[in-house]
Amino acid sequence: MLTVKTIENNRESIVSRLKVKGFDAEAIVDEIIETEGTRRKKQAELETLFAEQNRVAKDAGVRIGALKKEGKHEEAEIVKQNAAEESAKFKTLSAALETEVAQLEKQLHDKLVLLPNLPHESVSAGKSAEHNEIVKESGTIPEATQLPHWELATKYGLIDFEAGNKLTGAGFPVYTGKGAKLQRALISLFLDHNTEKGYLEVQPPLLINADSGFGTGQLPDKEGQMYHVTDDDFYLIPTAEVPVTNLYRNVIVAENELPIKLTAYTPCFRREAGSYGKDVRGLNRLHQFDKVEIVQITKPELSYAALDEMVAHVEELVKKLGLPYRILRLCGGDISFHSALTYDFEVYSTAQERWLEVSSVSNFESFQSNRLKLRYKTQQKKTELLHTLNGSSLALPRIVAALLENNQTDKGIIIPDALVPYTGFDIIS
RNA sequence: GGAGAAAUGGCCGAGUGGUCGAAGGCGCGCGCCUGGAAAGUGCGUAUACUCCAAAAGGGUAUCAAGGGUUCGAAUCCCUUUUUCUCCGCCA
Repeated sequence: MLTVKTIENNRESIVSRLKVKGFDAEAIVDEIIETEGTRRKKQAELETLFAEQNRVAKDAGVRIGALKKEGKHEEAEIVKQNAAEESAKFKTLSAALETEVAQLEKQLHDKLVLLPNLPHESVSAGKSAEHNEIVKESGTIPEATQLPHWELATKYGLIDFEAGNKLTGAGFPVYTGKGAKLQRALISLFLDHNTEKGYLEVQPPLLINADSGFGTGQLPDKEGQMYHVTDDDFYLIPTAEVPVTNLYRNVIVAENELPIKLTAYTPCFRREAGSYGKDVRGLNRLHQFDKVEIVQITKPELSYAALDEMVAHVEELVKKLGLPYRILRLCGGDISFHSALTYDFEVYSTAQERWLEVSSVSNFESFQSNRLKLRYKTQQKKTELLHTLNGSSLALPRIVAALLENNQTDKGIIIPDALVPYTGFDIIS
């Protein structure tokens, strides 16, 4: 959510920059500025009213006190009655104004949440995924025409898709044997890699409340994409980003604690309504999957350096696994509502002959922290919004898909060296 | 789940109807003192919004949250939430 101040002070540039995201902000920005003007005026009126009321009460109080001391109880009673009448008048006026202000605030809020984050200047105006810029491509792509991972998973007894269908439904696979062990190994490898680089490991709840959903932007924007436990009004987390970032909701961080670097492994739950076809085959798109996430909270002026650092960090991890990968800078049409700049990592899936997204690293600037009320105190004792960033490091299913497909040999599936200490085996056969 | 107690600033803690955004202490910041430090000592030390060109200085709100009583609420009443203690249940 952009701050009202930002909108007021940068009307023109906001409208033009949001065009990069294909968003026509002109009307809504004007409405926000107008509503805010009215709100402020009404708020000032209301506060003046309160000030008068406070003064009346104070004066009356002083007089009542004095009169009572002198034993003039009847006179005190008269003062009391006068004050009561005045107070009643104020209350009628202020009640009306309060309703008005509350309505204006709601209107303002409803409009503010419609505005996407401003894209970084390096974000191009492309309309869809084809227009993303390939920043880097690395690794050798093996020969094609081998078994897809869903066949390999069945062949080696790694994943039981049918059992998942029975227990829950499509998109909830059951990992078995070396398949299950591989999951655990990947999670450990990823977490170790992250903690070695100074990320603090946390284990958050998997259900969150609506306030948390709002803080990171899943609510109200992506309401339908989360599983909702209606009896308790909880949501299953779609990513660890939500609980981990929300640790800092309503927090004023001490400057010396920055930057904050956190990592968490969690299962992720996504309804993915409307997905179908080859995109969802096997491990390509699941309702429940495992992911290790990294989150950083930094001072505004350092957030892009942090983004670069996170991209480099994720790249190391992909390299450790020996998978061919590429890094994309998302264009305006493909970047998310909340992000200012996003880099996607994709690994090549040999049998499917296509790239699979395995990580998305984003700088949200102050878009989340404004919702979260996540701030720090500057040297000048000003409180200022911080910047939040996060990235997958990494999401498991498509990594597994690529590992299985790319590393298959006549003898079996070769486990990358970096992973062997965690799996305890170097081949799946 | 049942019974009871509690919730005050960064922390501890005082405050049962008025001049209380809140004593006192700790911590922290800036001084003084000192050769340097400790001790001592002086001053300062919440957040949001808002008025003012800015600063200085005002205004409003906030003592878990929401509502109520009252001329006036940290203080009284109601609801909710959370925490603690005891009992029950339980991995």
